[in-house]
Amino acid sequence: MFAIGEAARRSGVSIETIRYYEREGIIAAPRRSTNGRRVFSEAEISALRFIRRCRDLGFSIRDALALRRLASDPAAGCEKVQDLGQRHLADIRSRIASLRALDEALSELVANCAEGKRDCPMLDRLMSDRDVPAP
Amino acid sequence: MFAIGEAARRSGVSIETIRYYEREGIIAAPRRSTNGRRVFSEAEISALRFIRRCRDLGFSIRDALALRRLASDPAAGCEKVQDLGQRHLADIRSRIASLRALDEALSELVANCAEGKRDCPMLDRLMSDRDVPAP
DNA sequence: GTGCATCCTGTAGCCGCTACAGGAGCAACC
DNA sequence: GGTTGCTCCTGTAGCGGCTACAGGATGCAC
Repeated sequence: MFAIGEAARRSGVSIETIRYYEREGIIAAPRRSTNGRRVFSEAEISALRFIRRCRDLGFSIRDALALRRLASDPAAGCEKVQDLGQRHLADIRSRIASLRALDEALSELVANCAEGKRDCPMLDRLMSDRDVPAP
Repeated sequence: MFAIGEAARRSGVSIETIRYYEREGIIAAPRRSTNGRRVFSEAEISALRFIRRCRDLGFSIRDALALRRLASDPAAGCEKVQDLGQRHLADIRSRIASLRALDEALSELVANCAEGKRDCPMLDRLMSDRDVPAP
């Protein structure tokens, strides 16, 4: 059995975040020692690690909880996990696409900026009356 | 002179967001008509549009304000704008890189999941005692 | 006068933490 | 017995940038 600091070290979830998870009902409240301090079992530390791994993969807390439910359900098959993963993957890819579009737009603006220029093309674009039409 | 709804339409910033910007001091409070309604000038609408364009490019509000200051300072050269743009570009690229790493990791996990599999490789990985070492 | 659109203020919620303030308990060392 | 230093506790506020109401006033067209 482990104190919160040790649980944090072992799970990779910070102390403050563990308390936050408990407050929000994301993990079950661990039992307390006689002096009122939280005491964590191996299983509870594994649960924290599970959530951290989901978060590291970019899953929301809600998705992490769904995955945990699937993990603990012996009847659940791989498909639902795969489905959740694929949805998330699609989301990541759309975010990459948006960022790439941003990268492209911004690269062009920055490239046209040069030292000592009187008119800044980037500011001109930002201040223009009309939006630039989509390419 | 325009009511807030018209200002929203012309600037591309929603009514609620315009009020939020005013509350937060991001824009100056516009003058009011006799019945207490906000009245926006062309210049104020341009200011809103400027901020929206910055936001569309992914700049923070703080950066947007810095850019506005640079835009209104006749002594300021292009370099500072370029510098801000380049910093932001670096940030975007590092976010892309993180998302790509996520994409790669998640793709592999999802690919190994197949219908009807008894053990789910993704859940196995999430529940493992030890972290997967970096490649 | 009636309906609808538009406007107002104020407040709460989103997500997932993070950062305190202010205090208690416990072990080790002088 | 005192002091230092570490860990723990509760509770609350803040981050960014909105968004979404509730509950009410005003204005305009028919």
